[in-house]
Amino acid sequence: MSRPGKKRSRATLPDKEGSAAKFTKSKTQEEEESMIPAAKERNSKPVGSGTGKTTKETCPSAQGSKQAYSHWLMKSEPESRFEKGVDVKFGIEDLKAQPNQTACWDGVRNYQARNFMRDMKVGQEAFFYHSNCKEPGIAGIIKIVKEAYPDHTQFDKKDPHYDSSSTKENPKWSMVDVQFERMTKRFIPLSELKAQHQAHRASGGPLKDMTLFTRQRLSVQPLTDEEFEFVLSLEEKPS
DNA sequence: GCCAACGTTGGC
DNA sequence: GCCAACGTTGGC
Repeated sequence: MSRPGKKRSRATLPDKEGSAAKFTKSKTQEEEESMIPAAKERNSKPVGSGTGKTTKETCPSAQGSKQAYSHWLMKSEPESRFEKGVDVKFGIEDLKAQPNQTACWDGVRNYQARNFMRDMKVGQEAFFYHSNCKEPGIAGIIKIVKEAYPDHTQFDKKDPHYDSSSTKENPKWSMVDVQFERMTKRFIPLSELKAQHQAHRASGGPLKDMTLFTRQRLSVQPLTDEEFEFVLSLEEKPS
């Protein structure tokens, strides 16, 4: 999925136009596209710690303010893989090597994942998850340093994620900028998260509804505060 | 490399 | 609007 940007010649540095977070949205189309009916089954505990909040859930269709999440998990591939001739490898070490240890998270081409990126706020933290590799799992923590703005790779014909259906006037895809914060104290493998998830399904523990398992293919996903804290607590355990 | 899960597309 | 075919994700 995403190929967080490496190459940006200019986009790299945090931008220039302030927070361009939302381009004009013409109401009619735009966020909508979540087309995934189930978007809300995780009813239980959201909470946003941060701010906002409000709105309880369920607003029928239109937009609805959903619950505010404040923690995320973002997947990226740490091993080389070529897509249309371009290596999409981008592990946490690649992020650390960027100027200012910051990169734009480009290449996301799934509406639900995109919409979650549009909900991200500066300062929020996310787990950097290594996918499609020898040892999948959580490698570190990153933070959002720039809110959603148009993903330039959608307009680049040579980019593996070029989208001929998108226009500059009404860009379809967004990205955020993220900065390396730290490695987790130890690598937290998927196998361990899965074992916890399974145990919690039986016991009602904090990972019982973790999106990593309930929507396995989603590359950008929210975590409740409780999920985030629990995963962090695993750092302290001897593996 | 296999293949299950699941999102997207397009015919009707 | 339904749904089968198809394509992609990503663990194993």
